[in-house]
Amino acid sequence: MAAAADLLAADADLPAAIKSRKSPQQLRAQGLVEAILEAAARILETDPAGFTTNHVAVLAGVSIGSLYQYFPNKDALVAALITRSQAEIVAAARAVAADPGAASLAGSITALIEAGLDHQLARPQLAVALDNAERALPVGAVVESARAAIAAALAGLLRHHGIADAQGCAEDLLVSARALIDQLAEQGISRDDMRTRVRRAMPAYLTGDGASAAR
Amino acid sequence: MAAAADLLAADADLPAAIKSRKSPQQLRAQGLVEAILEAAARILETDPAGFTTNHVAVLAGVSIGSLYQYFPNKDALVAALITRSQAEIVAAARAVAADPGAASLAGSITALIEAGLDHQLARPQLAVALDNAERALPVGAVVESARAAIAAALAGLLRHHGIADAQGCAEDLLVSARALIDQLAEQGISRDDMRTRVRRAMPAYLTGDGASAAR
Amino acid sequence: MAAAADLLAADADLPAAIKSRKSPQQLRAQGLVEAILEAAARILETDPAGFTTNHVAVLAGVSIGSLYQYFPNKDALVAALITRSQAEIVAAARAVAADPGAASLAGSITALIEAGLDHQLARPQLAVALDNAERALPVGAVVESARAAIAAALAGLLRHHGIADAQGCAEDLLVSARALIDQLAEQGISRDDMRTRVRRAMPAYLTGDGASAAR
Amino acid sequence: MAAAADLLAADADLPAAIKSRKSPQQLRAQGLVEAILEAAARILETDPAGFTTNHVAVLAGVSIGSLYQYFPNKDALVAALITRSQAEIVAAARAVAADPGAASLAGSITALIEAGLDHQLARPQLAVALDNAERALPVGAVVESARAAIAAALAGLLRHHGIADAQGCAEDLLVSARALIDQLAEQGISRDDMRTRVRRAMPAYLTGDGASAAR
DNA sequence: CATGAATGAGGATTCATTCAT
DNA sequence: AATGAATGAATCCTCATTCAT
Repeated sequence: MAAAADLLAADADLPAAIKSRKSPQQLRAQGLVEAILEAAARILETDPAGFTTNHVAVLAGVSIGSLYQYFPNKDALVAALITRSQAEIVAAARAVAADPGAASLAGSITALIEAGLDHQLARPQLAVALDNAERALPVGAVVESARAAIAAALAGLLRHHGIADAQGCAEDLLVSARALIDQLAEQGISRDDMRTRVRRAMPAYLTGDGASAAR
Repeated sequence: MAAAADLLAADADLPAAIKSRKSPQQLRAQGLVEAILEAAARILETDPAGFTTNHVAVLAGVSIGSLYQYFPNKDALVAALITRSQAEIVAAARAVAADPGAASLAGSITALIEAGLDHQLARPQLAVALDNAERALPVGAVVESARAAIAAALAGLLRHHGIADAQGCAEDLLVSARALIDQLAEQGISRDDMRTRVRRAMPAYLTGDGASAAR
Repeated sequence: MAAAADLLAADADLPAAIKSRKSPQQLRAQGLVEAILEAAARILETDPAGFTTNHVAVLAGVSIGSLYQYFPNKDALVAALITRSQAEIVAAARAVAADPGAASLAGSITALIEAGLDHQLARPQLAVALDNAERALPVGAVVESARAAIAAALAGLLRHHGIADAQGCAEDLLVSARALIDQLAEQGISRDDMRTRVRRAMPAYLTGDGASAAR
Repeated sequence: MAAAADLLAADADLPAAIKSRKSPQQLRAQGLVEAILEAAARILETDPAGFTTNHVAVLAGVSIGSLYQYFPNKDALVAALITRSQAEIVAAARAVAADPGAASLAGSITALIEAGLDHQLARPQLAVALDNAERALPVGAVVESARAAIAAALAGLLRHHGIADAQGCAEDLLVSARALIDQLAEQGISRDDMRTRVRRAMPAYLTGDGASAAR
């Protein structure tokens, strides 16, 4: 539901060198940017070695010149993709945390895990590719701000359920969950297995498995 | 203790296209190969973008021609590094599993985790870089055979301690532990934190935390 | 009179690996291709050892990138030159065969020989160089189709003059004439000597020397 | 019957830059040179693109260092091959010319043509390759002296049979015959066809076809 | 003399980026 | 704004040749 312009808002955190050139204001240009990013994503997940600016432009049905009108260089393309991806995750996390219908903490945690799996498995190859790229690009600020946003959402949840040190605990959980999801996804594990392992890795008092663990 | 030649033994599993050209037989040549690999490693961890065959050769104090005498192409260089890294991990795992002095399972598991941490933290940037490279290179056989070797060692351990389905359980543990170590290391977590989290992610009956978990 | 685009038509017979990349559609690009081919030709005839893509580009006053925009690789350059050369010969042969003013067969044959000499002597060194290249490149189809076209033209001529087995005879003549012209040119024989020898190799009833031969 | 040393005698005509380094005096060394040349020939005819000094050395079962002991550079290798080939042709021509059993001129001419065909067809691919190389190497003196030797032998024959201007006529014949043989061979013409065509290119009074021609 | 490891200049090709139209 | 032809620095890799052993 979020438009391209919105998703690119976090873009503000990027260093000038790879920040997208201008928020495309005309509708047509928005579609253009969208097309370029989608082409880039598609190539990244199908043929990373063929990820060239020209190739992206062709697949996007756009001239290479136009591509450079909106992205100052190749890295900016990937940075935008990362930004977009992070924005999606944040949005999903916030949606779960804000859900008033979730009575139990375990239920909310489960929903968060599902959201994480959803995102990772929606375009697994792309997720991996962007993950790699994150290390080579100066996108630390974007990634960090996304992480912080999710941690905040999660902390709010924990606090609401009376967990002590909600903030620290939230950060803690995030790391572990993310690690497992990323890695397991790369190994082609089934979604069910992934869910099982991720839940097992969470402290018992969170997932509501306490009972069975104590049995 | 293992000489270069030994570490490169797993090389046999590589596709011909990226297999190293000849096991250097003379001492001098061994030093040469060693120097090349070390230079490659160094560049990979300090300036991945500058990872050029010419650059590697210069840093190794070797002519570009010599480099190509031992490695048929750039990828073979990375593949050799991966092979070497995997061999080291396998060696470490076997050493732990073979240690007769380890009375308790928890102790052995702990030792294994420490070995994993040791390896990952010895050259964290390199570990990450090689991890990325693994996805792009046809080194599946090498990685798989290393994984199998470690799983076998671990399974032996579990069986020895009367755990049912030792093999399946071993494979299971490996995935989780590896995922966490890889990911956490990338995030600059402290070693102590890493250890804590990894242990927490293991089933209670393995780490000896069963009692506290059930408390 | 034939434009570059026309001469390159036979290009269609080339294997994809060495087919020129795109028929330049804009006038400017046509000049570019023309310049590249001419530079290639010039180098081939003056300093075959210096026949380098970079060298060609420089001599053509074109960037190396532009060269590769139109030719996928070095061989394609030579293949294009061969194609062009063959097209010229075919055109010349057809022109002679179609000439309504040629009353006698002997006259037409003479004209064909002259055309052959013209072509070979126009740029003798280039002709030789291309001849060599033909053997190393997969241009068989192009060369063969050119040969067939010339043979057909010649056969039409013979048939028109009531010669039996015109087709077979045409193919026959072509072989010897071509052999002599190619080889003699390489040996720096004078044009007059070449003409004499080529004519001598033709059956008397064709060249109109019947009388003298029978004398 | 001619030993390697003899065949290489004409080598004296070569420019210093590509003259073979020393007439190998020891028997062992002679075999070495022989092996190298044969290896070079073999590669030239089977895989011209793979004609590298290292490849030649390997195929010859000789170290690259040894190769350079006898040949100052790559070109010298080819030059030696050309020299050898020319020497063989000269020897064959002389043998025919000196044959006391040949009563008729036509018979001798026929024998010479056969000798030419023999040589060209013995190793056709090699002949072509050397032919190409001749143009790029400073072997003019060698080739010329071989040509002169053959012409002299042929002139002697003609003179002996009372032909006027034997020398001029000999040179004349040689040009055409060689041209046809070289070129036709390249085109995969059958030996019989080649013979027919070559004979047709000779003046009738030489080949003894006079009668039929005048018929 | 023989060896073959080592050298490094040179060459083909790619691809991010610019800019005239 | 859009186009895409043009650019050329940068990269991988080969191979003729040398020289220490």
